[in-house]
Amino acid sequence: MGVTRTPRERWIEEGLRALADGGPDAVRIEVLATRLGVTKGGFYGAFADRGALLTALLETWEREATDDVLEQVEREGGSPAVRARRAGALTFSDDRLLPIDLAVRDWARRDPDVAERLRRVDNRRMEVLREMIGQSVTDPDEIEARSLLAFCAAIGSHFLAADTEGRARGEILARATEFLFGPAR
Amino acid sequence: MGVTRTPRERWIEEGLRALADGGPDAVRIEVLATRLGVTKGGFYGAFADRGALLTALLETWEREATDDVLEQVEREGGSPAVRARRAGALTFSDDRLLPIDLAVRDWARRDPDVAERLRRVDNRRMEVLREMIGQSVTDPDEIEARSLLAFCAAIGSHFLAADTEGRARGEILARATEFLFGPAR
DNA sequence: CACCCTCTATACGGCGGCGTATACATCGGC
DNA sequence: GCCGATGTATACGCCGCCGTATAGAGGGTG
Repeated sequence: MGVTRTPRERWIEEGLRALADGGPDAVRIEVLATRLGVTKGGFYGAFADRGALLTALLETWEREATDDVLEQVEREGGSPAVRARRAGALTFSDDRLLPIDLAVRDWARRDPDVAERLRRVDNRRMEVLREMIGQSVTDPDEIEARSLLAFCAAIGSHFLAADTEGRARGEILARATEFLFGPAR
Repeated sequence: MGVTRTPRERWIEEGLRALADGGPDAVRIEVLATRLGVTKGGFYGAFADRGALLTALLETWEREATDDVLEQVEREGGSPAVRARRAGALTFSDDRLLPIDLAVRDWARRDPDVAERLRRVDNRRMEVLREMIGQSVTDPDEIEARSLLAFCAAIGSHFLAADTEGRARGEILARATEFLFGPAR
């Protein structure tokens, strides 16, 4: 049988790139084909239609953002704090996953299916945060509040354009992290 | 001279609606025209092209989100805390402004001009927050950290899909607000 | 080497959107 | 009541994109 010259994975890979820096509307089959150096001829052998690609993109992202990350984190072990920080680093410092994450978040505001998928992903992440903060805080409401704040900061800071007087955004966020993860006041 | 039956403002109004719930890609001249019960015939009398409309949308949003809000807040007066809370309420509880705000944030990730405009808006908002938090906190770094966290929470919570175990998102956020705006520990 | 199976290029019809041209309606001013 | 300006409807050419049809190229397999 012939060789798969442009298999599903390559369409997905290029699709995720397009999604990351243009949103779902930028995932155009003919554009991806051009970038892959092919025509769209073979696309419809690998996917039923554009919608199927979009679904595959979401599935791939969901797996990479949860299973893959958490598996790696568990493998390396450590205290809840270490694990949470590592999970955060893998998810939000990766310039592959982060832009996709942000694009999906905006997408989710308009598409219930995407929202549902994001909900699953976010719930798993919140669980990691709760576990970490639960180490130094006992009041469940307080755990919940700090976890939510931490998560909002991780996401929100990428949607903010404000300058931080003089200092770098990172420094301020580090200070904020201390504030959130420190012992209960 | 004839009457302006569909003046600039009506295109902008409908455009903002489209922007709010579909992003900039959803701002289609012919779609707006249909919603306004007209054809696109007259559009090009009010705007040079689609780009001009998008710019006008941003200008309108910027004004409403800053000047209009801050003016109203100043007029009603009160302590920095009261003013900040009112500004927040006007901006983020308004189901007209909020969705536009979120759409602009995603847009800004891809368009430098939009990013620059958002930066102006966010800086003005951060200033209000700093002023408020500066009432109970003196360390400038601490002020900055709490302000940034508060802003991230205001924005980020709308991009999060996580459930909050049992309790409502609002309760947790209220608790978080207390945590952020309370006296220095 | 011939066969076949898979992926690919090319061409096509259809749709929706942009921007322009042109003719028509409608209202204010005279 | 006529005139002219302004907004409108309609029609057009163009482009980008989707999804399909069809023929061909190119490696495995016998």
